[in-house]
Amino acid sequence: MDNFSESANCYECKKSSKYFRELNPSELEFINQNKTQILYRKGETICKQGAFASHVLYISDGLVSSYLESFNNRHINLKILKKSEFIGLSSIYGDNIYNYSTAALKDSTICMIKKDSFRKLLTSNGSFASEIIKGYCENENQLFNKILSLGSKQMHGRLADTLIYLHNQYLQEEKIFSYLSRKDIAEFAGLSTESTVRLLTEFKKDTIIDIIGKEIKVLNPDLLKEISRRG
Amino acid sequence: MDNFSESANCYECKKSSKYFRELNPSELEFINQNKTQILYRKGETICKQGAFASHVLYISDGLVSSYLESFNNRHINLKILKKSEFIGLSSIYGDNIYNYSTAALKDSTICMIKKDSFRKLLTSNGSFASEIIKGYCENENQLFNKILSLGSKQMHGRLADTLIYLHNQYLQEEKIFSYLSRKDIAEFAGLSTESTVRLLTEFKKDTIIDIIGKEIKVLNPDLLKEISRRG
DNA sequence: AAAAATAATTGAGACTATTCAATGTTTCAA
DNA sequence: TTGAAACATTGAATAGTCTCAATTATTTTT
Repeated sequence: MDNFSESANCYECKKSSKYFRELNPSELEFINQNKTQILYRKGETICKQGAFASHVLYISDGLVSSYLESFNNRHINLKILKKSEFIGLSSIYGDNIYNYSTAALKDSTICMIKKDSFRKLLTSNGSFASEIIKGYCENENQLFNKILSLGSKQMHGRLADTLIYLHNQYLQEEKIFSYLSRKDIAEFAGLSTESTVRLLTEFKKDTIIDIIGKEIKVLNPDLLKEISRRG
Repeated sequence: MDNFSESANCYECKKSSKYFRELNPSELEFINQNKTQILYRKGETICKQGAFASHVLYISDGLVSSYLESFNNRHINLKILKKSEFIGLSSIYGDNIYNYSTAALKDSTICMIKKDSFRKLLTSNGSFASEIIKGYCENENQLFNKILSLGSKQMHGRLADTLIYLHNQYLQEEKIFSYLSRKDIAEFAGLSTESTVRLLTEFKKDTIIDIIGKEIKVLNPDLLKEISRRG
């Protein structure tokens, strides 16, 4: 196992994370003492829906996809997580299990922070807690979008939603499409892979998007939004 | 307008709410001074998705349904809220708007609490804040279920999920079905009303449920769960 | 560089779910 | 108590989506 990196420390993360920014030096040191850093290889499962959640996970570096698994072995992709985002926050106070699975889209360095340690910080540092709650709220909003998309739209609208999501600046910086298969895109939209391929071709024919290898460029974002709106 | 009730006070709510239980007398009095109580009639909209959210709402008494509205004027029902639950919590730190709509299923008494007042309590009282966060987490979990249901199951599975949800003890106490139309049930499952009716008839024929007027009784919960699992 | 494995694409047919229209039922107010 | 309105049910036609199988392209391994 060369998976454990040589003692990385949390001071680095203070720079990049809006959450860690709220921590003072002694709090940072506290977290530093109570974490383990692990390197996950592309494709590996980082946490598994239903598994016991003893730690909160922090993406120190990498690209991670989060998804829900159903009994009939289908996946619904929730979102792509980047550097300096948390995984499994809601297991702190809620159920003691991960409510979703995550997998590395590329090699990713993950810090595992003990839940009690994390909870201690939350109670001792109000502005840290506020930042975390803010994160919850934004997240909830995205889940509502997802519900609306899956529950009230048909193929075109759902794929439009997916493309709009994947095309946000934040993900484009990472060349996100180079890490996603057609199946991945389909699992965002809640469609079969074949339907997704057919629709993408159709969108391309209508010059809404352009497809260059894995990369998908949006040529007509307004029309895409219109398709999303129409459902 | 006889909508404003004669100064009800928060001490009553301390008994029934797991949240208010965490507040001390002066905090209760503080909230009491910063709230307005309003009676909503059956069918009235209590808060509207997209509207400016200046208050956190608390269901002092009644029965409320929360739902998402899409552009193409479809509704997706999220959950039924009862006495002593909050509406619009996530507008405290997140967006300044309601992320979903709510409507009274029967006459309901709602307390409107100013957001800043509520926020003050959150920062001053850690265990109150923890209870609220806990609420978030449970809620999130339900949203995941919804996403999985809408995104990975077909009609039978989705309706099974809906019936399972509506049959929890907590809602049965309220004779929930007497307040729900077929359309309401359909909007929980993300189906058309007609498909819902057809499926209910089918479930009845298979003695999975019994239908007596508006009331729906579950005769075979295990089979219902199996249908849910199969998707 | 060839072979093997994986991913993307396409078409046809089967299945799923909705819409529209017609009819029956319940509720509620005048 | 009757009529109007809202709700529930049913059937038929249509539209939407998936599955399966075959083919082509790409990536990975040897």
